[in-house]
Amino acid sequence: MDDDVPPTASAVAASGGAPAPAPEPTRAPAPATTSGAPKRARRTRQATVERRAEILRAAAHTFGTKGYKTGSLAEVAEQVGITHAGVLHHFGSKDQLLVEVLEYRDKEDVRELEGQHIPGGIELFRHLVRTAAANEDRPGIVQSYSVLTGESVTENHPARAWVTERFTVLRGEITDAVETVVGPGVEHERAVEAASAIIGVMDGLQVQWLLDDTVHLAHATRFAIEAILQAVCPPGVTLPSLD
Amino acid sequence: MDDDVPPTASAVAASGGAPAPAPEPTRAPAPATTSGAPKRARRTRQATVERRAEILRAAAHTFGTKGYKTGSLAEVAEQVGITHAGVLHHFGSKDQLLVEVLEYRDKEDVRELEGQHIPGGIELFRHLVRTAAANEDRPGIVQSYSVLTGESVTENHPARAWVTERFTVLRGEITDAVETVVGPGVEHERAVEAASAIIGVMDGLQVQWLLDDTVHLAHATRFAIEAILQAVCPPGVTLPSLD
DNA sequence: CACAACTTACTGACTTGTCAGTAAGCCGGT
DNA sequence: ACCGGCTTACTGACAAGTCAGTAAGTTGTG
Repeated sequence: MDDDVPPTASAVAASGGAPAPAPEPTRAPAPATTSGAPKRARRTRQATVERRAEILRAAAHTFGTKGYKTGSLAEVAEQVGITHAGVLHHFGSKDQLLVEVLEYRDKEDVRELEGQHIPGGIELFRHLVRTAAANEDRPGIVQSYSVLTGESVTENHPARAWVTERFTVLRGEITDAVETVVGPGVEHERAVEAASAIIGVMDGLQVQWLLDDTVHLAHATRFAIEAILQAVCPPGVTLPSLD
Repeated sequence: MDDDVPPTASAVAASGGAPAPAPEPTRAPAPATTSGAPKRARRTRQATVERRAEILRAAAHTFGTKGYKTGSLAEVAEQVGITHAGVLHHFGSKDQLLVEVLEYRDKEDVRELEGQHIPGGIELFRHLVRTAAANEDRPGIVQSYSVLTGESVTENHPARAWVTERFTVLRGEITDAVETVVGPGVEHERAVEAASAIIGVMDGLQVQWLLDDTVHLAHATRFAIEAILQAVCPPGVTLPSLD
């Protein structure tokens, strides 16, 4: 009722986000019949994958607003007009559902960015700032990301591995971009610190903004990224603008 | 079993944290008998306030590791050797228990800082860096802070108001310190942005560090704070060192 | 004694997950 | 073109557990 079902939540990924369902040619992507079992592997039907995607979007919404632990299968099911047992039919368990929600989002993120090559160097930082600006119009996505991230540090949380991996990848990409932008004068260790700080400040500002919208998400993010890049910049080098 | 029961969780407050129970003179702080009811207010007995404090520490531990929603009253009760109904006898409801946990921590924070005046100006930033360093030795506290903060952005969370207020106060204090340090050359708006960014980066780095200890919490925090302060510094002014 | 600090016992709401049964659709053979 | 055999997509009922909260009774202590 409030905000749309989010297609993505990553700190980097996605700008505008057309929620178009992506029609795909016809039928199913012809799954590789896993060698060994000679049974006809006629699994995935078109209607099924669409139904599952519906459920995944509903689950993303519920887990995003209520959190994983608090969001119930019944609530997810209701959104797509089935019972909680129907959801379990498709995903087996609640944990598995969460894992597939996360994977689904990753795939969506990739789809949105395809064509437009993954930005590197200064373009990455511009992308980050644009993302922060875009996020000011979709609190639902930001909330979902913040809630899941916060929850993931509890004991044995099913999203923990996913979040950890995501941070690792992100730090790697941003570290590369830092080294590209400021040249070979930086110690690797400092570039990693800068990358961690940039991710940290983005996430931390999101939480503050969610709780109190006097915080200027986009402005503060831009300011902080610029400050951090400036700090790793050797005296001679001048940074390109982030616009 | 794993880590000690945390006395505090704020991003600013507390350095070492002696878990000493603080004996206090004798009896109770003589509660202001709210004018009107002439009942003898012999409520608080010494043993009782200590028992409650025990429960509050246990609850802080449970909510910190499992989160508020997932942590149960039974688990809290078990830690102090009573049943969950015994806990409810003291606090009335789970929500109320959480609120009192939060208040208890605030009081503890204040107690620890009393005598040593609340730092302002450059001393505040030194305090923040020292806190980050100290936090590397107490993941329990950091986790508890991160979990509760993340959870608080969900719908109708009982800690939401508290977390929001805390951020507001913190931003105010840090903004003042920024203005003190870099002089009158800064626009107020920029100082607020810097304050938000500093809080954000501290919180964000904590989460990354909890999930992956290759992140250097103290170093990265120090680096980021320095970078942000440098960025709001007018060309002429030179910052004092953060050591 | 009176009251605080419990315990025991229980309720009702909600959880995830299992299971059997049903309706609908596809699929190959004739 | 229809039929038997099969899979998928559910529903509804239920199991088994956890949870917060309540009510009534017990114990110990100032």
